[in-house]
Amino acid sequence: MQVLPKGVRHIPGFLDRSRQEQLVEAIRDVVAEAPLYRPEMPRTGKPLSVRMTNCGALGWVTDREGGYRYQAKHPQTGCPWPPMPYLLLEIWRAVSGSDKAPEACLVNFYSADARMGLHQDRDELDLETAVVSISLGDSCLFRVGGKSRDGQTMSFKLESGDVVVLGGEGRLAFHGVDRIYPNTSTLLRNGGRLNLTLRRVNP
DNA sequence: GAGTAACG
DNA sequence: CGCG
Repeated sequence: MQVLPKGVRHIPGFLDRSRQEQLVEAIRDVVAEAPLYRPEMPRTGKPLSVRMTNCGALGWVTDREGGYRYQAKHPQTGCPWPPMPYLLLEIWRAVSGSDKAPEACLVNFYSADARMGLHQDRDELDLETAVVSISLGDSCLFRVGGKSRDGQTMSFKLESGDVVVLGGEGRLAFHGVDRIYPNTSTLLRNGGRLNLTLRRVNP
């Protein structure tokens, strides 16, 4: 019987179908204004398999020259990120345990062959407030471990409407996406998986 | 560095 | 070959 690492909370089915549809509609608007693009690894410039955009005051970006960082504008359009949809603020309020509003929502789109290697969310100045992650569309195999890269990890499936909270001891847990299960959801017409990650950046 | 590959 |  395997147990989630301390501070990692998985809430299956947190969003019902109609909430999920509302969220997809809101993200459609975000993407229309701030198009998905493919970020690059620092130094090597190797593109990630995941496509990204953001909403909220700040967005997480990475490229060859600048590395991982938060900035207020879309790297390609130069425009400020679109505002965060109200539904995301509601979800944050319900599960984050924080009184402050989230400053950033990273939108990750996974096609069937996209992956995300094991990593920590540690580019925020605020490393105490929880990180909230929302899954929409196709299921994935999610992996999570502890604060050290070489520690023990475990994996479990995330489905559309699930929420994961990395808080307290889990805030700096290594995590990643091993695989996408194609055609496991009808939420997104063209398939794939959307992950929305809400974060506080400044203390 | 959120990358890959390889190994058991 | 897939999984960890």
